[in-house]
Amino acid sequence: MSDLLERLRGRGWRLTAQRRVVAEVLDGDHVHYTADEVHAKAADLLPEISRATVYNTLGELVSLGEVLEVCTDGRAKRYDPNAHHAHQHLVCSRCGTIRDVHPAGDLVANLPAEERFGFQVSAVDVTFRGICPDCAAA
Amino acid sequence: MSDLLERLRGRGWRLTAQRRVVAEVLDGDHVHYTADEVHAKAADLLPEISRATVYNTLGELVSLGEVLEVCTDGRAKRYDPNAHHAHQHLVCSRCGTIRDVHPAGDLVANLPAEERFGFQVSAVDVTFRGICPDCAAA
DNA sequence: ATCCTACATTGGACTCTGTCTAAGTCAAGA
DNA sequence: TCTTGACTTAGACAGAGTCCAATGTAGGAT
Repeated sequence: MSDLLERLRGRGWRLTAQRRVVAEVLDGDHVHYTADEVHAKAADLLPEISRATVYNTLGELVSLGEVLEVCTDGRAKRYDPNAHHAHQHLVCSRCGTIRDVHPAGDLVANLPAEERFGFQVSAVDVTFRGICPDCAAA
Repeated sequence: MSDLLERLRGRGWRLTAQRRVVAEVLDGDHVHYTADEVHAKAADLLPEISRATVYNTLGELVSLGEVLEVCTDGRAKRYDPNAHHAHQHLVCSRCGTIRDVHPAGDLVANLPAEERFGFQVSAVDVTFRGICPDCAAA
């Protein structure tokens, strides 16, 4: 993630403390924070950061293809920094925990031509749902 | 859909004009209205119906497994009355049109055991994305 | 047929997410 | 170091959804 900032600077991004902090919060695997969670964690590092800036920065990272938006439950969107490795999501129906997963095969190919209604199909989002080990034990 | 009301009455549902109207609005194939769209259409048939009742009724239909909630874009949830026929969704990235589709094969089986993190996986939601014929032509 | 009462409905206030704007601030090139 | 346009800020606003107290009514009991 540290070279993310360099990459973005190469694309004309002005490098501010706020953007640095947001990028830092999003670093890691299986990270899927909501915008407000990102804001809370960013504010631990940079107390004056505003909600608007977090939303702006997340939106820019999404436009630039560095971060994915995921929406697994109809509530707040979550931001997934793992955009450069194609993956899908596995969600616990009870506690909402999200894991990145890698299904086998070509998922788009699962949709037969006669089920495409003339669409040019270019992507597929998959959400596997189940109960995580912690919730199953409880 | 007409026997839906009878089925629900058998489960102790009180049959009110409001619930009848909501069920009527949701009748049909490839129906994926937002709660506010359901409210608008219901209000054409029963002008006094309130938003709260529409939300309550939709929530009950979802709990009873008669209607599915689908969330394809992080905006308003949509309600899909086709809950008794397993299916997935194909969404136009430009105009948002949604079609019900039926992918081939067992989609849950695409997730290898070593990618399940100990979850008991029970369901999978798939959203195919692409450009619909109308948007491609325009 | 009417009465009762628990269940349903209503409108409005409220919460949560997210967007917008006008004014102030600052990164980085000159 | 100066300048300037891009960035940040606080707060107002908007959209989606929930909650609540007051009112209405479906349908079983009489």
